Amino acid sequence: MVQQRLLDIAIEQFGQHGLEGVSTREIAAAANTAMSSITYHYGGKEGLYLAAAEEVAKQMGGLDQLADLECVAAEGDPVAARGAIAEIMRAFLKRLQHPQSNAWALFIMREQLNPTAAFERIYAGPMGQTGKVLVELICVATGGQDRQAARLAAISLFGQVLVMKAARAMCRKLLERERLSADLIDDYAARVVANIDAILDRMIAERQERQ
Amino acid sequence: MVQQRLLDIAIEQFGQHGLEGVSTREIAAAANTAMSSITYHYGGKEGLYLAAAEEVAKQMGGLDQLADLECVAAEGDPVAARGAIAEIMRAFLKRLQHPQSNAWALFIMREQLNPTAAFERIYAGPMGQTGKVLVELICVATGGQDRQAARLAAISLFGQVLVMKAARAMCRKLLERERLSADLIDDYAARVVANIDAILDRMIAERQERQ
DNA sequence: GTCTATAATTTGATAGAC
DNA sequence: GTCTATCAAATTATAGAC
Repeated sequence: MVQQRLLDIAIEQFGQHGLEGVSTREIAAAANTAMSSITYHYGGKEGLYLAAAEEVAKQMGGLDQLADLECVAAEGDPVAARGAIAEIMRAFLKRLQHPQSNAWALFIMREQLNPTAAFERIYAGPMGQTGKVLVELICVATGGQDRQAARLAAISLFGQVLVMKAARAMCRKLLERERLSADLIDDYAARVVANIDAILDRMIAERQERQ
Repeated sequence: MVQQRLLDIAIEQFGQHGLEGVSTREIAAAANTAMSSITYHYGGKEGLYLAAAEEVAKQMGGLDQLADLECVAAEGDPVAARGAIAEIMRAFLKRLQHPQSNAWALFIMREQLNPTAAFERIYAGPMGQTGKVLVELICVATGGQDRQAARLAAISLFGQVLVMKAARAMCRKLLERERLSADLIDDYAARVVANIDAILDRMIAERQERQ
């Protein structure tokens, strides 16, 4: 299918070089079709970019277990919620390791730094959903936390995973590794999970102090 | 000075749109000079880009207290080291808030995701230095940690600060704020500092368990 | 050193054959 | 639906006046 080929290449190319960094000719050539196909199927360069954003949101596909995790949050069991949080983070970290993720990670990062209409379409998908579930889970795990405090905590957790992608080049340098091996990522995941445990404990202690 | 004006605008423009997203004409026009000045002073577009990278490294300027913090690491006082870590993180978070930071944050992020020769020049500066000092401080604060473990921890700490810039659009959405006010950032800084405390305590406990 | 003028390419869009 | 041909605009680089 020409349309799908165009989309896949668009995500890769737009992610790597941004909207203005790639020519429609290059994308079309890489997809083995004529440039005018883009005009025909997507109305033009901009249309292809927005379509690529929606495809990214779809490909991210949320953490597959998202539905399950929402159930855990609803149940209100602190221990289960804590496990679910760790699971989300682990899954996210793993997903960021997948080579395919490079394409849309770059795409998303670009939109984060300089949002266009495309960001709305991405956030509307699993990305936004997962964030909200994470906040719920933190509330449950810490026993009825103030909503805004839970959000701030969620961000601090998310950052620990994000950094492996967003500051990848720096991580490689600091760890003195040419490539970030699966073993190394496992070690890091263990660190993050331990951190989460420590942070949640601290939040519970903070809450008890305030009473 | 035409050269300095060109550099400032280059950082801003290249950061926002990437190497291929800006024309030398635009940069020259914004700097109130002719496009050919770029060829004359920097040999071409690429030369200007590399020069901009070096200027970014210079402007980041490291955390001003870097020298002091190295002393703390050398002294080997765990409590002082812990305070120094918190101070670095606070300073970094504050720096990321400064509007001027937008220009080079975008520039760096772009290089992280897709490193070119420019990244080497940036990392060689205060960025790499600060990372190494942070690792040292963690070793001291936790009492002679295994080096690689300290590096992983340093990354997890750094991520908590980075996220406010790298996933800024998402943070705004999740926190339901149009703009991230100074108060909100202060709240977040408090969260991060508390997290650091909890994480370092946990690392010390882990170490004692292993013995 | 800074400018103008111009050359050589490249780009996004469109018209029209099939 | 997919292609070729072509356009008008924009881009980098360079030559040369001052």
